[in-house]
Amino acid sequence: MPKKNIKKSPSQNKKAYHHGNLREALVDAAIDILENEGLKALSLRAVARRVGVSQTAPYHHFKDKEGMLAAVAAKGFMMMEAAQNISIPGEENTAENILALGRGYVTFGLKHPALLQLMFGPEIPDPKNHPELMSEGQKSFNRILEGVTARMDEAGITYVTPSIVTISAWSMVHGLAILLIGGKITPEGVGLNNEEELIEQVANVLHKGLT
Amino acid sequence: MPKKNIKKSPSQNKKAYHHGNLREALVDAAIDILENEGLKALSLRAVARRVGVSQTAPYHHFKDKEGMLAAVAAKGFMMMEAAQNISIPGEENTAENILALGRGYVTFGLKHPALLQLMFGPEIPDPKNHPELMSEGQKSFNRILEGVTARMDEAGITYVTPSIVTISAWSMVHGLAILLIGGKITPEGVGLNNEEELIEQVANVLHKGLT
DNA sequence: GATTCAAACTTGACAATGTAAAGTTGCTCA
DNA sequence: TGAGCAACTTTACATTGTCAAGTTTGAATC
Repeated sequence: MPKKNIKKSPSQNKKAYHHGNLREALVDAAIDILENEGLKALSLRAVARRVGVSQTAPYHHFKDKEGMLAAVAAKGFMMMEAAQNISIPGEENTAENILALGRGYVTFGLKHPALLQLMFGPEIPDPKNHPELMSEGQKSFNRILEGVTARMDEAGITYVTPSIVTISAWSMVHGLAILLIGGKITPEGVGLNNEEELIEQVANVLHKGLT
Repeated sequence: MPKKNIKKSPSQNKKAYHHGNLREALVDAAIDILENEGLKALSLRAVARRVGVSQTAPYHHFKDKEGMLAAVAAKGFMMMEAAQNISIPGEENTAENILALGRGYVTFGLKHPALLQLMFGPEIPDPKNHPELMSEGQKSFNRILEGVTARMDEAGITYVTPSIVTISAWSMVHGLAILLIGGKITPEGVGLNNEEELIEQVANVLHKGLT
């Protein structure tokens, strides 16, 4: 066995798996493939290949392909949160806060279309089987709920509960993102020049409802 | 060739393919599989098997699997239109008309979750490649636009264009359907007993915005 | 330090899938 | 009648998800 003595120190070895970071590396590689080559190219084997492990290595970190997709979706929620935190620079205006959240949501969707679709799509038929994914989704809801509640208190709106308004708002921004991604609507189709203008106009409708 | 004389009249023969109905039969079978066994089970071969033709027969009617899925999605739009026509029995109240349209949309989504997800999901990465699908989506938009325009005229709303309101409304009902289907929100989660109640409450928010 | 043992990973295999290539069947019209 | 074209079949192959059976390795125990 001549190769035996080629010893790699684990610290030098870029791929120091075996304890620790393979799972994360797989998820990152999966997102990369998803965003650059599309859902069809996102196979377990392609992910393993990209990371440089055997085709069955992922099975030690995910139950099956769906398990991996769920992990990817969960990471998608985290990425969205991170993106939204950037877009709310400690504002105090509650109405503006909500609108910024909504804009951030749609903008994120346009920047990561395949990821957003995966997060809500049929590739993960029953999210209840994936606790991490569920809890990230819940966090997303709560983030919106917080802003909406503050705004409703401030504006003295009582004809509906904050939960209902939150659902309405989330529905709207999510729907808008998906319709744009899917090409069902376009800015040009309604006489606008770009997505930002469209987002702004729809945000106005939402805003009007919160006044 | 002994079988030769077993002559089947095309009209009697249930499977009188060879001119005519194979394409439609394939789409129907695909929807059946999609709704009863899920997206994962929806393979070209499974569809062909169910219809009783060879595995490559579908290629004479669809460019590839994506082509077939696009046809399924297009049919989904048609089914939705049919379902909505039922739910609007010649009403004259324009506001109620729109709400009925919205209710119909969400209800359809809950009845056909996998189909709705396919219609907007990443399995058809670029709908522009599928004219039939695009045109059905356009019809869907126009149907909402019609109702919204009438309502806005009636209510004298001018601070936004009907197109923007249509997009907002479509976004909202679509988002709501998808969030419900994906289990991201539940009626119980906001203290309601069933989907209908939730739909009604969200419809109220929408209605308020159109007053 | 040697031993042991579970966790992390690999090798090899198999059935199912999407799809290309080449052939066959059978309407339809000249 | 027969010629041609569209509808379908057969065969084949690379790729995929996943299972079963190893092998490696890092750390805990003696």
